[in-house]
Amino acid sequence: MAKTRPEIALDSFDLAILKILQKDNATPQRTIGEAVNLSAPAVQRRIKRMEEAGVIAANCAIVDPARVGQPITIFVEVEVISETAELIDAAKAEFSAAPEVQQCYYVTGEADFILVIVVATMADYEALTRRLFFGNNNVKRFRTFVAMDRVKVGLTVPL
Amino acid sequence: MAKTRPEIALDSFDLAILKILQKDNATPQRTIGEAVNLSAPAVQRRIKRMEEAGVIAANCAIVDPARVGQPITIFVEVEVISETAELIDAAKAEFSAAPEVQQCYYVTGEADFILVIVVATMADYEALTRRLFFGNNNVKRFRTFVAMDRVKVGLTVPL
DNA sequence: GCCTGAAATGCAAGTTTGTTTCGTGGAAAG
DNA sequence: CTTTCCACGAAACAAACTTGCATTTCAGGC
Repeated sequence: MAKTRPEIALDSFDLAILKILQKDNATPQRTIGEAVNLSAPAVQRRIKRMEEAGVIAANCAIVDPARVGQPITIFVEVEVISETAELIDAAKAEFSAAPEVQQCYYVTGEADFILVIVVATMADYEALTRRLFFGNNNVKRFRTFVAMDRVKVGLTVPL
Repeated sequence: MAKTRPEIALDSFDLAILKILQKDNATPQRTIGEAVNLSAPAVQRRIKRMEEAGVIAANCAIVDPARVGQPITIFVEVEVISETAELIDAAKAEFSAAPEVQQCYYVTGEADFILVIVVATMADYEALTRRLFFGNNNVKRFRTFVAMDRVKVGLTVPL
């Protein structure tokens, strides 16, 4: 499943570089170099190393959902009936496959899954619940939270 | 606060470009051009336009938290006592200010806020709860969900 | 204390990519 | 039918990335 990635040690240079790339990965290497006191090639080699090691999982553009006609963000807590490994894996696969599901976590606590969903209209969400939850025999119950304000959104890791 | 951004219309070219950039914004413009049947300069102009319009909110590297010593992801549902505008804004500001708080949403439903938190250890989380929740008079109660598996994580918007 | 080797660095050259310029063509308005 | 306005593509240009190489640094062994 997940690729076997070598464990690598990160020094303070790497962390400083990551910190910059997390905010803006279009920053020229030369600029990064000046900020961390390293030459551009050194920065480039470190970035490549971290990408290969999986420290940098992806480089992507963050799209504002509201600007592309998907203004509704919804959280869902899902509780399942049976927690056998097969059924859990099946649920993971099904939730992951839905493009509207932006994030899916398998969690401990009063729920089993937490989903973050992005849709254009509540009707779309309703249709999705039929497909994902009512159409799934293993879903015991789910609770919906509609986001009124995306106060802080990102995948930034504290460094 | 948020900049006044012009509303812009997106055609199928723009959407196709966004779809690619959401997966990998290091894709050369020439390559994108071939994929969508447009020249590199045309792609470049469209990207710039979407960045200025806020459709593309950011370009950033996604860091794997586990690889940088922050293996624990936690969801928290926070319920507040008083929902006056001032107190809500104060809570938003306080939650946003914490670097461990990756995401913060103000929601309807049985909770008022949902937070996504990334920490290195449970002790760190415990310390954070003292600071953010027990140290805040307006927090009535909070519920914690610890992620066992980050099944699907991203900010990809369905297009 | 000195030597050695692995690893990382900086510089400079070469290559790819991003950016600007400019002339053209097509669609909407007059 | 003509004009205007955009957006486009081709090519020239500038900037950034990438590679090769000699040098430095540092840890471990002699």
